[in-house]
Amino acid sequence: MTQRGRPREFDLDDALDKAIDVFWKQGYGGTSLSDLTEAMGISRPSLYSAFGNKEQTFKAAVERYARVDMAYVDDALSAPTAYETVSRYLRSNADAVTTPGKPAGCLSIQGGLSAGPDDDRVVRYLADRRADGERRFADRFARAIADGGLPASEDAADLAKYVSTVSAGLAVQAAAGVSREELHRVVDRALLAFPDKASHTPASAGGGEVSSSPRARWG
Amino acid sequence: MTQRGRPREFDLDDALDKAIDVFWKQGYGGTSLSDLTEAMGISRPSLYSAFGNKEQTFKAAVERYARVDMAYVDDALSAPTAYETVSRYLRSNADAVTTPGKPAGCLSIQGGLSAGPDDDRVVRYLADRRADGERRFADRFARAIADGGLPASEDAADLAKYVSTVSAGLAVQAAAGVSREELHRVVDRALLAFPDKASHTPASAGGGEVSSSPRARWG
DNA sequence: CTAATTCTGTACCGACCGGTGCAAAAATAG
DNA sequence: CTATTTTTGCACCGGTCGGTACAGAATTAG
Repeated sequence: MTQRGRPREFDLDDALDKAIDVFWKQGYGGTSLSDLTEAMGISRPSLYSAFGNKEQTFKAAVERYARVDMAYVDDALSAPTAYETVSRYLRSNADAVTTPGKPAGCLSIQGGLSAGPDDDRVVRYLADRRADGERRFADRFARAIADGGLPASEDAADLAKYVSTVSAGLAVQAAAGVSREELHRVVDRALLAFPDKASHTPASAGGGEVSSSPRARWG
Repeated sequence: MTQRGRPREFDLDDALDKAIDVFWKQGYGGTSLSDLTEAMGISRPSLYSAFGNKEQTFKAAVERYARVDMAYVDDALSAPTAYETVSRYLRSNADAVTTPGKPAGCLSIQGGLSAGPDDDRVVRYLADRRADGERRFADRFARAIADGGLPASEDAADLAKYVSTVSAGLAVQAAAGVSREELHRVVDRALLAFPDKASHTPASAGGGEVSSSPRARWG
C-alpha cells in the first residue's frame, strides 16, 4: 500500500508555490523551464515526472492559486447581501493584488492575457476560469434579485460583468505599481455604482428599514 | 537633398501597421522576429535597418498605435465637461477594444502586462505610457474642480485612477471575447460612479440650472 | 562612366527553447 | 540477499530565438 520506488525528494505543494510565484511575475510565456526548475529547486525530469509538462504545471499552479490565494472569493459570496458580497470581494481583491511579499497583480491576468499561437490555449484557459468566477457572482446576484435583495430591474449578468471588469482593472493597475491605498479609493468609487439593498423597496418585505448604506452621495 | 542610396521598397507606416496588429494579438514576448517580418512583408535586415531592433520596433508600433488608434482620447479630453470627457472616453474605449477587423483588446495592455527579465523594460514602458494617459485625465479633472465643473471635495487623481481602472478592465474583458454591447452596459454602470456637473452647486455660479444629468438613479 | 551610399536577400551566429534518454540512486517486496 | 519500481541528475535532442555578416542590387553625386 505504501509507495513502491524511490520517494520524491521535494514537496509537491511547496514546489507549486514557487511555480506560482514565477508564473505570477513573468507570465506563462515569459517563464522558461529553467526559470521554473531553478525556482522550484528541482531538476527538469523531476518536474516532468511530477506535473507532466510546462502547460500542466501552469494549470496546476493556477488551480492552487485559486484555492489558496483567491479563497476570499468564497468568503465574499457567502456575505448576507449582494452589496456586501461586492464590497468584500473588491476590498479583498485590492488587498490581494498588493500583498507584500507576493508579486503585484493577479496570476489569472498576468499569467497570460495574450500570446503567440503556441501558448494560445493557456490564454483561453485563464479567460475561461475568469468567466467561471464571474458566473458565480452572476448567480449570487440572480438569487438576490429573486429574493428582493436587489431591484428586479437589475440584470445579474451585467452586474457581475461590471464587478469583474473593475476587478480586472485593479489587477492591471497593481501590476503597474499602484498602491493598495490608491486601489481602495478606486474601490470606494466603484462601489458607488452598485445598488444596495437600502436604496430600493424589496418585493418580499415592507420598505420600512433604516438605511444602512455606507455609500457616499454627491452633495 | 534627396536620399542617396537604394530607396526603401516598403512604406514605414504600412509596415508598422502590420507590426501593431501582430503585437496587439500576441504581445511583445509572444511575437518573434519571424512573426514580425512575415506579417510586415520585409526581411529581417530591412526591419533592423528601418527600426533598430525588436524592442524599438515595438515602441514605434505603440507610438503609432497611440496616435492613430487612440486618437479618441484627445477628443474626449476636449469635451466641455469632466463628465462628458469620461463618458466619451469610456464609450470610445469600449468601441476601440471591440473594433471589427482589429484584435480584441488594447495594445497598451496586451502588449505586455508581465514578462521575464529580458522583456521587463517593455512592460515598464507600457505602464509608463498608461500612467501618462491617466495623468492627462487627472489634469482635466483638476481643471474642472478649479473652475467648478466638479465638486471641490473630489480628488482629481483618484477620479482619473478610477477611470483608467475601468478602462483597463474593459480591455481585459474584450481580450477575453466580451462583446461591445456588454462592455457598453459595463460603461453605463461605471458612469454612475462619476460625479456630473448637474449634481452639485458650482462654486462659480448660482445653483439654479436645470439638471441635464443623463444618469440613471436607483428607484 | 565611376564612386559612394543605402537597401535587400541569403545564410549564418551562439544561446536558449521545451522536452527526453539513460543510467545511477533509493526505496519496497519477496 | 535479489528483483522491481520510481526518482534523480547529466547530458543531449531538434528547433527556434534575437541579431548580424556579407555580397549583390539599386539608387544618387560627380
